[in-house]
Amino acid sequence: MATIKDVAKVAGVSTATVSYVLNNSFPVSETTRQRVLEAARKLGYRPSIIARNLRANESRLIGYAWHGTVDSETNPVLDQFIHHLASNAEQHGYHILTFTHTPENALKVYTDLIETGHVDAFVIAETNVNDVRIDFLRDIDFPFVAFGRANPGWNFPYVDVDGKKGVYEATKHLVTLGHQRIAFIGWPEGSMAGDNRYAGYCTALQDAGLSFNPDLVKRGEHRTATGNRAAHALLGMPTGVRPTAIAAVSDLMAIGAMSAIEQLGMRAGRDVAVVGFDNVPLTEHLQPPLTSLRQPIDQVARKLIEMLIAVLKNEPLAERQVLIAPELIVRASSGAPR
Amino acid sequence: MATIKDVAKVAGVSTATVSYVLNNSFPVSETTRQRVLEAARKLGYRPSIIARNLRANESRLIGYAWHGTVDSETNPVLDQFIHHLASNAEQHGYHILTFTHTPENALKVYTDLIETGHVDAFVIAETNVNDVRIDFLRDIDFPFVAFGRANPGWNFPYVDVDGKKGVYEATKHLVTLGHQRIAFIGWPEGSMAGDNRYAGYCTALQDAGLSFNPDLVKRGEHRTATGNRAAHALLGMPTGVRPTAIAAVSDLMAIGAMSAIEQLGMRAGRDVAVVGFDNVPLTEHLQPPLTSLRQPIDQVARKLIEMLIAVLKNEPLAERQVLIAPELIVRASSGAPR
DNA sequence: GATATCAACTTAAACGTTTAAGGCCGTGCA
DNA sequence: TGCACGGCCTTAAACGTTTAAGTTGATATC
Repeated sequence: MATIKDVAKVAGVSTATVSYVLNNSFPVSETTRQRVLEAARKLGYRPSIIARNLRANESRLIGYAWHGTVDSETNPVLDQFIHHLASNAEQHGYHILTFTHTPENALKVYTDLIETGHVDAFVIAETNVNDVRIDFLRDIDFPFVAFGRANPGWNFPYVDVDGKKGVYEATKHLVTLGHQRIAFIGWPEGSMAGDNRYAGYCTALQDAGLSFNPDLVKRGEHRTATGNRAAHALLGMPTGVRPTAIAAVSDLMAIGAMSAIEQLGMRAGRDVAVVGFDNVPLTEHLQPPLTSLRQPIDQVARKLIEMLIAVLKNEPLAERQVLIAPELIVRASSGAPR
Repeated sequence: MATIKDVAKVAGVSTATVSYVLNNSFPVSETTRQRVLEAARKLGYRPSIIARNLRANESRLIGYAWHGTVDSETNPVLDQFIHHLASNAEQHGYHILTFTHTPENALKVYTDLIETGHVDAFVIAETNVNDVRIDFLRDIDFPFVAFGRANPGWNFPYVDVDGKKGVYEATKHLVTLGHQRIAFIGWPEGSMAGDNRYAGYCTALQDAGLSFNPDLVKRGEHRTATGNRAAHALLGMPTGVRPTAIAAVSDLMAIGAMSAIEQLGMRAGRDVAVVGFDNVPLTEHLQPPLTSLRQPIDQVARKLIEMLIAVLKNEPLAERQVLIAPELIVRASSGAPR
């Protein structure tokens, strides 16, 4: 690999001049400029990123932690997210450095990456209330942005998908179709996203003048089996009480509910309406296809990177806290008007 | 951030001694060793990765290109793959640097990353015959390993999942269940993985003494709609000719076929047996759950990283070309013996 | 007692950039 | 003629490590 010294020698100038020409950072006469350019071209010179980084004291790398454990049901939304993250970062001369950590050693891993100079910033996903990572990074004032919110009092840059609004729209959609008894299958209370989505359900019922029935709310962890059990419980209720529609906090749980409906000899979209959340890749190919809420992940990633670049340049942020509404995608599982 | 000079000053020694202590690379008396360690601890010293990299002329980063375009149906298998890749690489002191490129500028992007010293090696996925990336990296002798094969004559380190063996097992499974007319839904001829899987189908038929019927083979690009169309064509054949089982080259196409079966008023696993390939996350929650072939992605990633580390150390490779058999996971879609 | 040997440490160069500071030369002006 | 100024270029330091080579002083060897 040719270095800047080689180029300088061939062009008959100093390394400083070469650097000035290549970075347009200082006036150079046209004739020497051409000589330098020619020499660089001839030698196939490429500046060493590492040397440049050492000098500038930066890595131009953005850290992103892989979500959850490797073997669990993967999260297609986050998979798309990091993909978009990477392509947006590149447009600003940054790359994504992925890393893993356990819930226990999270802070140690973040600290290591910072102190050794591995990364210039982080993108945090799967945030939660009292998120230690956010607390920590805020505390030491290290650049980061988050996909998701945390404590309302914490003022940090984030972009989030408005789960409340999404489920509100989905529930309203069910109301419009004529449903009076709408159930909700959710996650245990206490999760940021889960509580938000649940709030959308409640508000929609209220706005529609429908009474809230706690028996129609079932909760459990984020698995298909949970959705299945919940739907069995709901549909086992006596006619006249039994819900005619189910809003699920996620596609995974909606799919479990759809299985239950099948198992009970009914059909989603005809006997019971079902809506999910996330619009995971296969939902449109289910039988029946699942009505869901698409998270505009591309927008989220783009906005986040824009914000992060501004943070890294110490520029003021036009928007520090962004909420983007998901898009309701109506398919057969929510059925026709009754 | 404290530097090695600060530590040296506090410990009252030279930077060289500090380095020797920290890297155990040169004998140092126990008393100075302790002084240095104490000073480093007190200052919270962490060596700068970038400075170290400049000195060693390496980046300790492994490049991995994001598959396909961002918005297409994502490939869950590759999403899992990169996740495992990251966690295995970390155990050897490397990180994954993700990047994107179009089919057109692939070589330019790879060249850039190499010449600027961004990465020390690559992991290539979605390989194919006459793969320009492999051809290029072989040519310039830059370290890499591949998930997937290419030209038989090319001697480069790879790990692949044995698609032929997998589909062979799946087809044999259908034969064992009593099926005589087994169809195959595949990709267009000419793709590495597709042709291999097809070969497994053919060999299994042969070994079972079943005659090969070209009418029972339908091909098209990797989409659910293709599987759907193919199944419609197959099941529209007259009874007595019509296949009783379908082996699909991928889950996506199998899912399309299952939809077709539903649309025709039949049921997969009862009227027609279906098997897929990949065991994508939701297959087990379909109605009926889909019989599929699980790719042991964790093993693939681990082996690949092991091989790559050996390549980077210029150590001879114990195994240069590894084939791993996928695991048949039998579910309801392939039905009971008839 | 001179010399060789060795352990333990230091010096200083090197990795490949960027950039502040300084030098040189020609021009314009008094 | 002398001086200030500006354009263009060079010098050299700096970023934070690692490590080959050199230095020192003590001990062993004859």
